[in-house]
Amino acid sequence: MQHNLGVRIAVVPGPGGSGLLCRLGDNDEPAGEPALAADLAAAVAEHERSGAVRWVWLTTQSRYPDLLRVGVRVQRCHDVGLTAALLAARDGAGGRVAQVRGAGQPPAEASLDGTPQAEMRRADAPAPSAAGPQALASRPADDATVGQLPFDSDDSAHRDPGEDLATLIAVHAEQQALIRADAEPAKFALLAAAESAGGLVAAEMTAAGLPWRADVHDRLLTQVLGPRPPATAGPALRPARLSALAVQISTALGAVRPVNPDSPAQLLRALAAAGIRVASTRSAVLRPIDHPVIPLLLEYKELARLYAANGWSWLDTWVSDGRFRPEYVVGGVVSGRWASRGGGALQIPKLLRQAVIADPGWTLVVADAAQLEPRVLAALAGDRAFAQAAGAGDLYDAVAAAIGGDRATAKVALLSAMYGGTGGDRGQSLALLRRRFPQASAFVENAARAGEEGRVVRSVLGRTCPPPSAAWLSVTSESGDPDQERDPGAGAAARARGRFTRNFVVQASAADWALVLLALLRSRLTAPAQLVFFQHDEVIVHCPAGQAADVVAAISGAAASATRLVFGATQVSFPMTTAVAAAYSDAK
DNA sequence: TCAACAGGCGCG
DNA sequence: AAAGCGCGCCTGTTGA
Repeated sequence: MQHNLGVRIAVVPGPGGSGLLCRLGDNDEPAGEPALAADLAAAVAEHERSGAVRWVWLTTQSRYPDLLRVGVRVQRCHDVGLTAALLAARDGAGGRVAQVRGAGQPPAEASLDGTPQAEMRRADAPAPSAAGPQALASRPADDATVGQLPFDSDDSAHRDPGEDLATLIAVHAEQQALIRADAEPAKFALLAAAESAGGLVAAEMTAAGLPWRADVHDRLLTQVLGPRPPATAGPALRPARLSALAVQISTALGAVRPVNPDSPAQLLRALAAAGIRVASTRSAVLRPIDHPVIPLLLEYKELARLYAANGWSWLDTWVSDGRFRPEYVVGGVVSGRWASRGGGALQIPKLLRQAVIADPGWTLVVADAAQLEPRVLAALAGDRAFAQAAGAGDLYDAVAAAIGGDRATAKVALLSAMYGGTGGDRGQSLALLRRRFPQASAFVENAARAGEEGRVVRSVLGRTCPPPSAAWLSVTSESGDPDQERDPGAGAAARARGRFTRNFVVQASAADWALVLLALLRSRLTAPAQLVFFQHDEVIVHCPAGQAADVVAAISGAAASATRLVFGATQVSFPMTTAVAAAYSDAK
């Protein structure tokens, strides 16, 4: 995280595993001639051994996996692609970043793919609808484009590493200038450094994989679904428990023909025929209904979901050699949260956490930030009373005491304030919250108003939310013609964007904090301890059992440092709930 | 036959 | 648990 520590070296791949390296000076210009390395991975490893280096490269996603494959890890990097996405979100599609790099393409990729002129022209062409700042931010590293810059491909013969390097260095220098031009340059620089470190963590976690016991998973599936159905040529057979439930459901509904519970339309008709009139077949809608078919349906839905989303075919596809290896998409969510590709890595059902088991002699250290989002709001808003409530112990208890209600009421009121809840009977507790915590309330209300008015908002470290879409502007705009009625959807659209920006300032700032924590933790872990999972506000480290105490200390230390780096001096505490256990499911 | 969409539900 | 924000990805349906 010390982004001003050590030397910076720009690096591009050349043919046959070679590479071109060039040290950068304090002015971001080349400090000397580029050096050709016949074995790039070996050169990188050598530099890592001899001191602190920050690698400046196109994207970690395209450069790092090859290094990891040959056992080379790096400490620090500046990821030009991820940084470009941060800048593009800040400056908009028409900003300088997009002009330099071409709208609709991951900027850095576009300018380094050998046709900078063409890409600059493309910036002037109308951007496709999916190519706005949101698309840039959510797709920081496009596969198709990254694919044009492999370490060693047929195409590499036609590339000119010297040109690539010059372009990389120029783009990096411009990024540094744009970071310095931010209203809060130190914070934005921290964000870029943390995002880049996140890229390293993501690649390392994919390489390491999450320990996953296929035998335990299979046993769980068999217990609740029955044995795995045999593969057939035709449509897949349902497992025994599911087909039994399907028959019982049809019977309980008095249907003459079998009802397929997987078809909401069919099910809706069959329910209506049995006298159950519902707006949808969602579990939450069905649950309160008193009818013999309802428990059957609820069980079917739960098991069918398990079978479809994380059944045996998931196991076949995503787990090998005792590891689940999803691909993480750093910055994949506009708020800065990660997304994932393949296997639904961030939606692992709680039931299956029993299959996440440390290797023999090893253990898992599972840590999550307790009540992260309200604590983030407390730190953001600078609200003394709220910060005091978030200073120690259970935040919801403290808020309940302050507004004179019970914990559950306090929790709902607080979540409503942060997320813009509309329904229900919460007016009174919300009013109390406003009275007791005026600055915290004003903070989220201001964010909501900004959104309703079509403005953008930023996280604590400066991640910027997407601007309103053309459709939103069209719906909410005043026509100018007094006879013309305002679009009836205008109010709803404005309020929806208000809820989005209200949530964004909190969720994105929480993501900032978590990302900094992750980066700090990574640098504090000593081999062979390895981060193997990160899910918004939760981390898992896989380490030898004897190392667990050190890892626990590293986590709490990283959390304290992250708080200081992101929020400065604050009364708000960010406690981690940490557990050491063989199985993920045993960490509570 | 395939892509896009809708409904639904898992996670934080 | 409630509520609302953010995602990925399954099956069924529809329409080209």
